[in-house]
Amino acid sequence: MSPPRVEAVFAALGDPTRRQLLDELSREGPKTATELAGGYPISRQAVVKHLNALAGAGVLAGERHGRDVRYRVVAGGLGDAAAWLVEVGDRWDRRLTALQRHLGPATDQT
Amino acid sequence: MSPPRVEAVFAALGDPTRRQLLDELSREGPKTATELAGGYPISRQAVVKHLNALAGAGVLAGERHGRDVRYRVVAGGLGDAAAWLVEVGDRWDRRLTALQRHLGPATDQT
DNA sequence: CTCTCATGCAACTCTGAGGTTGCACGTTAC
DNA sequence: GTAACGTGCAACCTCAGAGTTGCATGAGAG
Repeated sequence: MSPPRVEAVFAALGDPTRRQLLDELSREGPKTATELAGGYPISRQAVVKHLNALAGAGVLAGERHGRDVRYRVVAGGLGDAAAWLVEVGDRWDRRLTALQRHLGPATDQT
Repeated sequence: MSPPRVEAVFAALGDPTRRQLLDELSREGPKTATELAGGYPISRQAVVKHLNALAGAGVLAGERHGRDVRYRVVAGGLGDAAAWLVEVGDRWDRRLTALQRHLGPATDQT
């Protein structure tokens, strides 16, 4: 389950506008596509596409309230992606540590 | 420094091939573009472009060894991006927690 | 009932990133 | 020396996706 989810999340986060949208929603709470669109130099439709992309990745969710749809951040939606980043980073750090230990304490590689 | 760096990192990580390359280098250690290219269904030049993209984001670095260039993971290169993910996630969690506390313990909204 | 406003759907344009091929250059090996 | 191999540069092709516009639909407000 996780692997494909990570794929989608990174693909979604690859676009600057989508990261801004996610950031805005995370700090100001749920908003509608029309409200969000006001803050960007692009059309509402473009914003909707981005929101759908984020929703498809499981990072956002939209709930209908009568005539408008309110988008909110999904708790834990970024977890897998964050875990992947940390894992890759740590894996490399372990390699470095192991290498340094192997070479002995006299190494001062940058 | 961090903000633009995060931009570049996410842009770089947006591509599946680049994540695979990064993953492979993190787990198997430094390799040359030609070596890496062998494991992918694309040309060496394409791989080089991806490596340059990752290097530009500060996630990889290439060092020349005579006639070939060996690419390695840069320690801490993913740090800012990971921090951003965690921050956005936490920020939202805090909002949720605050909201729940504000509404009192008797809330059972779906 | 009617008007308004936000959403949903679809067709369309166009830029850019991923990919390729071809060749020149420098380094290693023989 | 020369041959072989890896890299670097540049021109080129192609297509996904970011963006647009226009219109139909449905829910609220008067």
